[in-house]
Amino acid sequence: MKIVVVDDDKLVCASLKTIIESEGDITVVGLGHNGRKGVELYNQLKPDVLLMDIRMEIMTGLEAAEIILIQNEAAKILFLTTFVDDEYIIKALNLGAKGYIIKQNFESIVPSLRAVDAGQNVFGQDIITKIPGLLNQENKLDFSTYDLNEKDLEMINWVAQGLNNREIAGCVYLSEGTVRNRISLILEKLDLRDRTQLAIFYYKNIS
Amino acid sequence: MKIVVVDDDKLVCASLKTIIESEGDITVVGLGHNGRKGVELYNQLKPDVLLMDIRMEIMTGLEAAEIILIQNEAAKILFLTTFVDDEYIIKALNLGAKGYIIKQNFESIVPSLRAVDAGQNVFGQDIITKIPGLLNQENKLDFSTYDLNEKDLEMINWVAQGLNNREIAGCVYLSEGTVRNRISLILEKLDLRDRTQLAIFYYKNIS
DNA sequence: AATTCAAAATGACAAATGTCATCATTTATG
DNA sequence: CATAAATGATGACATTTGTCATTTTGAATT
Repeated sequence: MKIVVVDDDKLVCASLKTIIESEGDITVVGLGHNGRKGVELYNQLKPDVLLMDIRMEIMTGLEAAEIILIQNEAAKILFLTTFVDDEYIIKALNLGAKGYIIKQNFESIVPSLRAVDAGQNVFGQDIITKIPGLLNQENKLDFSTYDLNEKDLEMINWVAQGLNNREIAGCVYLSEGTVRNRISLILEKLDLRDRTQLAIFYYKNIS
Repeated sequence: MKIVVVDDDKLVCASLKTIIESEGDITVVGLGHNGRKGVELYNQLKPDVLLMDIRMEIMTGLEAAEIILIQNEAAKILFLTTFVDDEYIIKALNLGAKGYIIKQNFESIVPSLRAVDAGQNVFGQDIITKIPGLLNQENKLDFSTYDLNEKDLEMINWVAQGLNNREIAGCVYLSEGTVRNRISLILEKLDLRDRTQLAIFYYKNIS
């Protein structure tokens, strides 16, 4: 497997090369220190995976990725970052990056490379929790405004995913009737008429 | 690395075991054929990763995962499925599953297991494109994909404002029945089930 | 064990929804 | 003109939904 590593910290680059090549069957065929060089190396070497930092001088990893992906839609780009930044994550995913993991986890890097090479997408746990609209635990509304409790919010979430009462019941381990009653209560609290309006409320005020 | 495999198809189970153990350093320490057995095996064997099918008799993979994750938040569960289903993806992610990949990709399975073991989350490309709220820019709707005409869009708009059929009929000067039929058609075009899902579609892809 | 309280479940009901087959009306297209 | 083709309307039907009154369950407290 051929890898190109791009990171503006030369020490990090060297460490990565060492770690990756210790596997034997993986070779770091190119090293770069900024986005522009990343694009150049990618086109020149066509590695199986491009492992690239986000924040770099001259040209960022995101900019580089955009250029590369326009030219080669199937490019496998795995972003490596020192910290978690919501904005970057979204951009990276929208671009079509195959993953986004935290630099610190040395031992994760090689397995992640392999998974990406195999066609999968890889995200660190920290990243996952930052993806909006995914986890109904994290983000979300101050329920002080309306007096919604945790369970109400969870219920609203299911409705906003488009599930019907039976399906929700299956997810929450309640009977269909109970789900109905709960939603009925929520509708009253929010002065709405039906589940469609509730879903709309979700996308307008929560999510 | 210790793996437990749960799949209701015994042939698949056997194949997986063979594929996984061909690596040498990975052992399949348990095999089960339904969710209940999955829970039992997990608690008994505490594998590094639980590789589990979603659709199974007696107890589904999702139900099993929920139970396991309540008892052991750090459990690493990788779902394996034969097809892509939005609803399941959302559920799986919300539960805290560490991944969701397509069964067909044999060669992806081992790399994915390794990545999950290393603490990462793994998703097949088909899955990623199904995660709502992720791909904002991209499929910001082109009428060509679905063949929606102007009238369809107007109708969708009304639904997304939370009106019921009678109200829409009043606005558009059509009979309530016709409105119903039109919406029915639109639902079919978009492969959705009900007006709530249609409103959700609107806020995710149009608005 | 008895009591109490909240959460969950049930059953009944009207209304709304989604689907379908069919009929009527209008439009265009030969 | 004739005849398709499209559009709207209707009625029938099964399901789902939202509401409400009531019962069951389960856990906590005494």
